[in-house]
Parts: sequence; structure tokens; C-alpha cells
Amino acid sequence: MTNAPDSAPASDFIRDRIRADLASGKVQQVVTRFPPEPNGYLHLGHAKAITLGFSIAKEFGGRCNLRMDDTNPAAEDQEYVDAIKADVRWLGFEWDAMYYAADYFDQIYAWAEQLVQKGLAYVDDQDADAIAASRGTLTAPGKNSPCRDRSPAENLQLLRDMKAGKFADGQKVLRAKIDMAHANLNMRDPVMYRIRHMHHQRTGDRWCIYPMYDWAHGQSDSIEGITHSLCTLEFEHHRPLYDWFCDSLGIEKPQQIEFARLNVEYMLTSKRKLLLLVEGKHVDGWDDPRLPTLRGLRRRGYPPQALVAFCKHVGVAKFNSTHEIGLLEFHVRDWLNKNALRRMAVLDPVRLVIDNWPAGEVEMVDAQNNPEDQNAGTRKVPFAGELLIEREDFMENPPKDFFRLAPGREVRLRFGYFVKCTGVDKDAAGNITTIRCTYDPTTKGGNAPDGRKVKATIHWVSAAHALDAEVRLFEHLFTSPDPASADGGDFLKLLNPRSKRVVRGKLEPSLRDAKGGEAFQFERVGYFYCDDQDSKAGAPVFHRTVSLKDSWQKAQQKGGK
RNA sequence: UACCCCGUGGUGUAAUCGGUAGCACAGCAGGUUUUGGUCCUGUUGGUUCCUGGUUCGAGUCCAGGCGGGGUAACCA
Repeated sequence: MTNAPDSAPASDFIRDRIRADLASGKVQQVVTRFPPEPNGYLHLGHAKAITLGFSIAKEFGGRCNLRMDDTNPAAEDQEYVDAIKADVRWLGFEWDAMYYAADYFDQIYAWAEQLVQKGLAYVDDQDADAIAASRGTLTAPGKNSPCRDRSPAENLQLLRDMKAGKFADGQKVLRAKIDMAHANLNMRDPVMYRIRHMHHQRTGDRWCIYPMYDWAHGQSDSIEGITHSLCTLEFEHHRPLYDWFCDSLGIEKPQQIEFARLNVEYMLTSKRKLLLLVEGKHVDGWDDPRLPTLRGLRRRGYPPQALVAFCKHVGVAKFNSTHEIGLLEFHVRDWLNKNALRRMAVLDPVRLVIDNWPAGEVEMVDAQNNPEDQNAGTRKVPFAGELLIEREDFMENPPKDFFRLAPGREVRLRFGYFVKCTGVDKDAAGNITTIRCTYDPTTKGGNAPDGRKVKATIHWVSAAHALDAEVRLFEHLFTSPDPASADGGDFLKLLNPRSKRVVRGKLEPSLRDAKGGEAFQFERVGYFYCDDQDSKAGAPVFHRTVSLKDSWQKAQQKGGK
């Protein structure tokens, strides 16, 4: 990889802090965790957090846990738990321990009673609206609840009654007793427990009160002995509360450190917005290759190694920023270039006939599987007198800097022969139906014995042997690099109508045996992924992962229109 | 109009105890090449948000300003 290797550990404010904690003896062994809520699928933003958490643990010889932050049964589901585990493993990480916040419910509850007995928490009878109304605003202080001064004994009884199911949903709530005038609204007597007579995917019907995030997260971290609790910037204002709970309980207090979440051009990484795209059928499900979900990226053909390399390269800071999608694509190409087998495929075919080719003869030519990897070997590809080439590789009246086929020009057919264009056949409408050529039999394999050179090598496929297959061409899902800040928040207006195009390609026959999950480079075109979802035996379906860099096209766009 | 966080080339990120800015991607130019891919080489971009201050010396410390982001769920 071209990015910083593991031998030269990254330096950033988090790692600096960890080094300092290790040096001072505050921390013996680093323990981190990735704590997703199982209420949705993981996306690229999570990949950054996962890469960070696991990489740091590894770099410092520590451990990293995977913990389901499953404290709200309303939105969570076992399906997501399974999907999250699979996605983390797909990225290439393995947790040292798998935990569930729900498994800590007994301990967390015991701690709640402790706080009540210390006079640091109370049961409030107010409903949600009343609590919201009395919380005050960003500029005005809140008002104390009429229940705020209940005695510890009464509060304890009430809390036990809550736990025992004596109250209906929303009837009572347990609150921390901090300061209703605090500048940080999170400190204005935050709710710790709410009543939810609801089945939990892990604890079943054992509980009818569930802890809020703030009242479960830090405690879970503490139980697991997390040393550095990494999270995104929006939790900064929660840190005082995180600390307050641990301090009030007198338990081990992990260090919460916040970092900026990952933003990438043309991508949306908000569970809510992704949900709108999926439910509104603007994409074909959570694993649509145009989505930044890990499952979508997988089906797009983005190698996990490339994603991780990207996440490492991106670094970590406290400044919100948006990365160019080109950087992601660089890492994808970088990995695929070294690992993807080369094949030939013509996506927009035009017929090419070699007039002096021996009638009916088919020759099997040797083709390299990967010039970047000599161990990849070679394969045989059928070559014949009637071929298909890419329409854009021929021009009847080419500009001077067009190197490909044109009347009177000679080019190399990759791994085949030199051919010279002698003319074209057209239909009544003037469209080119056939490009006529002659070949030089002495240039077998692509080299001329007389040493003459050609300026271009183009790819081809034998018309009689070509595999007709579905190829899906993807582009950015949005027309704007920043769909999140769409006019009036309506990012749906920015959907790119060309984000998915389906074509029938003409592929070299060996691709008939492509298996779902395999990645190829269609020479001179791009990287393609054999979709494991829709491919059938003998009928593979390919997804364009990313195109090859095309300096010819770039020059065209710059010069012309 | 409260509080918190942040502000380095186009993008992102780095710079030991303060010693005059590095890397990657992108861009540009050239070379190699049976992919106008890869690879190699060279190269253009920064008054480190602004203004003051401390200092022999500040991206790094201090003050003020400007700009960006975040926060008012019985969500996480």
C-alpha cells in the first residue's frame, strides 16, 4: 500500500493521548470497543470507527470488544446483531470479546439503586412533555421537577415498583439529580430509566424498564474495563455526564475521546436518510451497490482491504471534514490492480471483420491473467475472423491525438495480432455496421518481427464465442457532492438518474465460470465484481466497481465540450 | 441569543521541549509500457482564518475578533 504502513504508526491526538496514558502508568493495557446499536446496517462511517478501535488496540498490544448497545428494544433486532457481526468480520477484524449492554442490566440497575440511596437520583411523575417543557432552552435555565425532593426511601420504593411493572409506559421515569440550570442541557437531570413494557431481543420479558444511553454506555465501558472510549464528536456534550455517573458511583472511569465522523463526497451516512432511500425504493435495498452501507459496498465490489486502507489513510481529527471520493477510489483501484484477474469484455460492441483471416478458423491465443502478478498465469482466449470491439475504439475521422483504430490505421488487438482498417460498412442510415480489417499473420501474440510499432492496443472478443451477460454500470447516487445540504433538506431531488445503467456486455468466454464474489479487471474498461446475489451458473452478472483511470477521456472532456 | 468543539496548499492530514511547513490524493510535465491502466521521475499550489502580544524565534503560547460545526429525544 502506498499509505502509511503499520511499521510507522500513525500519529494523531488520540494515539498521542494513549501513549501518554501508557507512559504515565495510568493505563496498563489499552482496551477499546466498537459499540453499535443493532437497529440498522453498518456503513462506511462505521468502518472508520471500527478500523480506529481495532487498529489502536492492535498497535498498542491491547484488546478491542464488540458490544451491542442494545438498550432500546423498540428499534433493535437480532437480524441487525447478526449483520453487524458479519460486517465487522468482513472488514477483517475479530473482536477479543463479544458483549451486550443488555447483559449488564442487573448491574446497571443495582447501581441505580445506589444513586437513589445517595440522593443522586429520583423518580419523576411528570410525562415526557412536561419534562421537556421544564428542561428550559439553550439560553434559559430549566425548572425543578415537583418530584425532585422526594426522599431516598420513597424513590427507592418507586424505582422498585417501576421495575416490578406496577406502572404503565411513560408514567414514571428515573432521573439523575444534577442541576436544572446547568449550561449543558445533558446535565439538567437526565432521564436514566424509562418504562417500556416491551420484549427485548436478548432479555426477553425480564425487564420493563430500560436504561437510556447515558445511563448505560459509560457503565458498560466501565464494566468491561475499557480504557479509551472512542466516539464521534456529537457525544462531546455527553462526556460531563459520562464522567458524572462514573464519579458518583465511584467506579472505574474510562476516558471518552471524541473524533470527527467520516464524510465522503456523494455519500450519505445517516441511518435516517439511508432508511428513506431504501423505504422509498430509490435504491434496491440495503445492499444496493450504490449505497455506502458495508453490504452495499461489498456488492459494489469494494474490497474490505481497500476500505480499511482508506479509513487508516483518512486519519482522525476533531475537525469535521469531507473527503474526496477520489481518495476512496484510489484505494479501491490500488488493491484491485494488484489482485484482480484481467479479462476482456466489450460493453458497447461494434463488429470487426478480418477479411484475410482463414475462413472458419479459430485460434486460441495466450492471455496474461495479471501483469502485476506473474504467478497469476495465463489463459487461452479464442480469436477468429469476426470480432467485436468497443465502439469508442474506432473513429472514422479521428483527431490527431486519437491513437486507436481508424481507416488506414493499424492497431494491436491485445494478445492477438496487428490489424489494419481497410474500410467500413454502413447501413442505410449511415451507421457503421462493420469495420473491415486485414491482419498481419507475422504479428501473432502482438509483436511485429520487423519491429514496427502501433500506437494503441485495443481489447476484443470473438463474436462467435462471446458470452452475453448483464453488466450493471454504477455512478454516484447523487448529482451533488454534498447531498446532505440539499435545498430544503430534500436530498431526493439530487438523485442521479444515471446512477444505475444495465447493459448487455459481450464477454470473453472464460467469464462464464465466474463465481459470485470474484473481482476482475475488464481490460481498459474498469474493475467488475461478479454479483453473488443475482448471478446464476453460467449466467454471471457483473457490477462495475470503479472505472479505470482514463486520461484519454479526461483530455477529451477538457479540450472539447 | 447560552454552552462546547474546531480552523494548516484543491481535498485530507503531519510537524519532538516553541526553531520558520512534511506526506498522501488530486493537478501539471516527462519517461516506461502488448491496458491512453500500472509503474517511475520531475513539478505547480500554503502570507499555517485575521489582528495584536510574549519571545532571539510561534502553525505551535496568550488576548481579542472572524468563520465553521455541535447541543434543547422517556434515541443512540
